[in-house]
Amino acid sequence: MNFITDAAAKAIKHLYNTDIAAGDIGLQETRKEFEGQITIVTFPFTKFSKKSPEQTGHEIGAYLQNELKEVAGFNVIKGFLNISLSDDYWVNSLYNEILPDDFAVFQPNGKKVMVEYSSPNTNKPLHLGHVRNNLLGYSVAEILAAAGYEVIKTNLVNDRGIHICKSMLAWQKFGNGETPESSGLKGDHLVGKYYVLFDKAYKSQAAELKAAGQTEEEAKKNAPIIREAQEMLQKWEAGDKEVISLWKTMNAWVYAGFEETYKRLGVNFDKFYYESNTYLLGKDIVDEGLQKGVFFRKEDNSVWIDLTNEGLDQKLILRGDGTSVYMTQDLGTAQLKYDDFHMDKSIYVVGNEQDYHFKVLFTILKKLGKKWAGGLLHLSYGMVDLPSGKMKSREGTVVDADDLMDEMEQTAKEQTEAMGKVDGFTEAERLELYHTIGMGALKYFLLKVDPKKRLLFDPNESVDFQGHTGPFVQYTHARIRSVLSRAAVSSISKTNIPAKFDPEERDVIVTLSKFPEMIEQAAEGYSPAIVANYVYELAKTYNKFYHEKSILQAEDETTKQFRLQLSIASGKVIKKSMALLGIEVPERM
RNA sequence: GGCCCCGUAGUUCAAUGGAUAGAAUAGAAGUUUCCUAAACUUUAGAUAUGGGUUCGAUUCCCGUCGAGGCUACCA
Repeated sequence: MNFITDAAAKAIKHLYNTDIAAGDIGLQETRKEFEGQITIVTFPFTKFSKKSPEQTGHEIGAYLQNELKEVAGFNVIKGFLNISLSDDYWVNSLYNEILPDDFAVFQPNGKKVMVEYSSPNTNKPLHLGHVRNNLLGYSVAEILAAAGYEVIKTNLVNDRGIHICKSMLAWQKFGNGETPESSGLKGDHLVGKYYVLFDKAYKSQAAELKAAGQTEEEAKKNAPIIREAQEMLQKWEAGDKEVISLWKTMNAWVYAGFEETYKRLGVNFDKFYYESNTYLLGKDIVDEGLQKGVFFRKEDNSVWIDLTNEGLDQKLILRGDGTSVYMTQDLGTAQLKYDDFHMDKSIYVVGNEQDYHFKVLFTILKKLGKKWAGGLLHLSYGMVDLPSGKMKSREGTVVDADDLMDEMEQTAKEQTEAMGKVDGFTEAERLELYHTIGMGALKYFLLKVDPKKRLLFDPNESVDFQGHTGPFVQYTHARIRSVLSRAAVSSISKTNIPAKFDPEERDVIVTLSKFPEMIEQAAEGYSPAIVANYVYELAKTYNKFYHEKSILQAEDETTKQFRLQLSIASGKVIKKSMALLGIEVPERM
C-alpha cells in the first residue's frame, strides 16, 4: 500500500506545495458501510490546503485517480477520502502476493536477531507462566524470521544457585535414593517435589526457632536446613566432587523432563547457555567500567554505578568481597552473546517484574560505550495470575505446564467425541487431532492477548474451544481444505479466475491482501497478538461469507469460482499465520 | 515514600489521535434438505473519575481513585 501514500504525498506537494513524509499519511481500512477499501483521513491536511476537509479530499482523490491506474474511484465523506482500488489490482495481488509459495515471507534483510526465551530454573517443572513465555518467545522468533531476519533462539538455563541446592539437599535428606525410573515421575517433577519438601522443612524449622524466642529474621537465617543449603552451594562453587556429581545427576533428570515439555509445546532452541558457565562472567566488564570511570568503588570495596541522572538509583555491580551479583553476570553474558553471534538486535523475553533490571542493564551497557547496546530490547510481558493471586512454586500453588497440556487434550477429546467428529479416524489420528486441537486452544488463548498485559487464568474454567479461539480458526482451515479436496483442485490457474470481483467478495480479498503488512507490523512491535487477532477476523469473515453464499447461490457458476478462489487465499493466510504463532492446523476435524 | 505497568459490556479480550468504541463468552430468541452446527441469524449490555491539549481523545498531558509489580550485597 506504500504506493498510495507515496502518491498522496506527491499530491499534497503538487496541490498545496507542502512537503509531507509518506510515512506520516495514515491509511486505514474503509469501514464496511462505505464504498471503497482504503481510506485516507484528510483533516490533518486542511492546515495547509486552507480548504474544507471535503474539498481537500476531493482534490487529493482526483489527483490519485488521475495518477494511479490502481485507483478506480473515490468518494469523500466529511474528512474521509475513501478509495476504491481496481479489480486488476486485487487480481494482481492475489497472484503476486498470496498464491506464490513464498507468500508472506520477506527477502532476507541481512540482519541478525537473537531471541532469548524460556530461561527455566532447574529446580522445578515449568508452569503456566513459563508457557506464556515460551509461546511468546517462539512465535516472536517465527514472526521475525518471516519478516526477513536471521533468528537465533537461545535459552539461558538457570542451573545453579541456592535454589538448586535446596532441591538437592531435600532429596539427599528425604529421597531414599528415589529416581525418575523408580518413582515413575517425570524428572523435573521429581526434583520439584523436593524443592517443595525443602520449603516445608525450612518453614517448620524457622517456626520452631521463632517459638523459641528468635525474631523472624533471625529464625529465617538460623534454620539448620538453610545453613546446610548454603554450605552445599559453597561446596558446589569449590568444585566438591560429591556435590557436583549429585548436581549433574539431578539436572540431567530435569533436562529430560524439560525436553519432553518443550517438544510437546512445539518450541525449540538453537543455542543453550548455562549459568553454571556464565555466572563468573562480567568481572572484566567491571574493570572496564572502573577504568572508564563509569563505575565507582565504595570504601567497603563494593562497586557501584550512579544512575540518578537517568532517573534510576545507584546500583550495585560487584559485592565488597569481590563476588558477583545478578547484574555482574548479565553484563558478562550480554557481552558473551554478542561476541558469539554479532547480532544486530537481541530480545530478552522476560516478565515485567524485571523491567527495572533490564532498564539498568541496557543503560549500563550504553554508558560503557557498547555500540551494540542500542539493539537490546526487553520484551516484557505481564504475569499470569490465578483468581487466588500469584502463582508460587515453593508453595505448590501453580498451574503445572504438563498437567495443563493433559487437561487441554482431554477436553479436546471429550468435545470431539461428543460431536462424533472422529468416527472414521484411526487411534493414532485421533490422538494427533486431540493434541493439535488442545494445544491450538491453549496457544491461541495465551497469544491473542497483548503481551504486556497481565493475564488472568481461571483453572476452574477450561479454556474455550468456541468463539474467538484457536479451534475456531483451525476449524475454518479444515473446512477450506475440505472444499479444495472436493473440488479436486490443489492449485489454481490464471484462466480460472474471473477478472471481475463481486463487491462482497472483494471485501474479503481486501483483508487478505493486508497480511504481509501485518507481519511487518507485528515484527516491529514483536507482537503475536496482532497476527492472532487478525487471523481470527479473517476466519470469521470466511465463515460468514461461506454461509451466505452457499445458501443463496450454490448453483451459480461464477460464485463457485469466487468461493474456490477465496478458499485458496484464506486457507493459505490461515495456515501461514498459524505457523507463525506455532499452532498446527489439521487437515480435517 | 520513590519509580514502572494497568483500569473498556456480568466475564475474557480488541480498537497507528479518526467515521455509530469492535469481538467472544455468559443472558434472551431463532436456524440443520446446504462443501462439516466447533457454525450462522436476531437481541440486550462498557471507555474508573475530574481537568487540559485539538477540527476530533479509549488513545496524548496533569490530578484523584483502584489493582499489580519493582524499590535485596537473591537469581
